[in-house]
Amino acid sequence: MEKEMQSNFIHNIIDKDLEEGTYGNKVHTRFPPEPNGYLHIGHAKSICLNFGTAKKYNGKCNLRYDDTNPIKEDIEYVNSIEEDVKWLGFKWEERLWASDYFDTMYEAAMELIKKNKAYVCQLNSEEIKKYRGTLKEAGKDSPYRNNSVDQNLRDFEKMRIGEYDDGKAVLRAKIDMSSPNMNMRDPIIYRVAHSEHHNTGDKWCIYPMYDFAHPIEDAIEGITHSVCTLEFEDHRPLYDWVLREVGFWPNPPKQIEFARLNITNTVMSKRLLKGLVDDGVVDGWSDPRMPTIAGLRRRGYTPESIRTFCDDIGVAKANSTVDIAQLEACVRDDLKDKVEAKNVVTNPIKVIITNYPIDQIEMCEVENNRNVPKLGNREVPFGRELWVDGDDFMEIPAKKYFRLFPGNEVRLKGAYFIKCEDVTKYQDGTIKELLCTYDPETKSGSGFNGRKVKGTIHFVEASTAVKIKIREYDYLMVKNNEGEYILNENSLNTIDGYSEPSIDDIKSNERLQFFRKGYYICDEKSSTEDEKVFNSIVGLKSSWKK
RNA sequence: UGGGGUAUCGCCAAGUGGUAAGGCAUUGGAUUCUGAUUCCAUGAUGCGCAGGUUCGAAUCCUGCUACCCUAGCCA
Repeated sequence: MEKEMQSNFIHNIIDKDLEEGTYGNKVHTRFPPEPNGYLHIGHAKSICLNFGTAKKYNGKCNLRYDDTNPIKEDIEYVNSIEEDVKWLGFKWEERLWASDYFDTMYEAAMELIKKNKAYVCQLNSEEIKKYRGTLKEAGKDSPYRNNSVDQNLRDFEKMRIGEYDDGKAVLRAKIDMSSPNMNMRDPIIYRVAHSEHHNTGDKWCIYPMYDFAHPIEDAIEGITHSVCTLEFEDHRPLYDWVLREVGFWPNPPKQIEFARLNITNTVMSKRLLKGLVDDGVVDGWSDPRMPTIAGLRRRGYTPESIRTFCDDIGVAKANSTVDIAQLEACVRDDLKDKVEAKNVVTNPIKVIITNYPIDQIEMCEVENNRNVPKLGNREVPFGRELWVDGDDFMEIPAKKYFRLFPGNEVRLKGAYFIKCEDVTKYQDGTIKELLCTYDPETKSGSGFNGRKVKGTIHFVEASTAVKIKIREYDYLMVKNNEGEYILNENSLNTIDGYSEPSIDDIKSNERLQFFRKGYYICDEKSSTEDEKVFNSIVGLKSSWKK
């Protein structure tokens, strides 16, 4: 069955906690997305980590929406999030909303005020910024910092009942304005936002900030190990401060940070991805060019391949950028022995078998994958007119090129030897068709061994071929010389291709079909539900070029 | 260094004082009716740099260097 998750430094921490009995024998993690966009491959890493870790230790993992900012969130995303997590193969212990804890958070805030550990500050945002100081200079105390507890209680109540407009007052933790850690310079823990919340409606017009809410959410749910990304390292002292002051101490959840995923030539910023969607550059979040889980799914990635990828790349604290080839290797590896091959040609070149009867079609048996007998054979039609792949013909052959070229004979996979006798061209000099002859003696399976041929290429019979609209999949965005991400024009090119007729899904489906050399083509339905992702044998060849 | 992190093969990454795992990529070779698949082989006297401790250091100490994060009423 599935092999156990590779262990990482987080597991070492958990092992130690288990040994020392910090949380008894309990391991409880959580995956806390903010519902403000679709999940992408970077989230997949977090999902695999959190759910995988829980599974490894027979613990639990919650799916929790971090919906503390009604202005930025949209409930329309929750369905996609749940679908993606399920599709990846994980089950959550509970599906929860941070907003369900608003009461508790409010009480916690009141408690801080009463302990004189929080105060209402009416500086405006610019003033607050100014008072905060800089990285190298200490900040200075807000004039509201020493207001009495009673005054703060009254002001906070005024915030709560809506007497302040947005931005006119905030609740701040009273910590240390001269702390070298900016997060500890009296961080804002509650702000006013007269905005309806999808869950709590208009009950609140004050909402907790992440730094205040998150530790409380974790503590309420009994999370033991709260895994997040590196940029929150500086927030950990605040995370711990909240837990301590609010009374979730000792044995508070432990925040552990790891490096977020970067992949070469792949944009992982939600902001940029959302921009592409909003600007109509792509067909929504599930456009196959997107690095979203939905996009990968539609592109033909399997959940297994993504899980394997996440496990293979490991978890560490060093910033790194994984080569996209590593992801691709995972799909190929997963697909190769569970998927039927399909002949697909791109940049098609017409081949006429001049000595083959007009209007005759015969069926040829082709082995899907000799190393995977269970995939069996399939039948492909052969006739007088064929398409072969543009890469399989060179008018002037390169060195060591042993595919088709004038005067050369090759085997058509599953069919006959053919020899290129002539090349006809259009007026503009481009190739019209290759005039070839076939040798009836050489049919596959006939046992012919009169002579050998160095190359074998694949083909698609022209009269039964299905023209498929595929877009060459390249990476949607690449970095230019200035290090900025720009749209890669190639990614938007539509190229023509022909395929075996049996790909009904492709034929009947107008959805985008993606094909990248070296991979496979598929569509969402066939790849994910029927598990019939099509390997394009074209793509499996490697280049003969240096 | 204001503070917090990270540095191990081209790219990820194990390693936690005992003499450098694994994956991807690469390059050879074998088999092959797809230059695919499969199989086999392939790489660090070396772990950012310089010193030190030790019988022994990627792992401990000292000092450097590079890169990342951090001054949202975002998460």
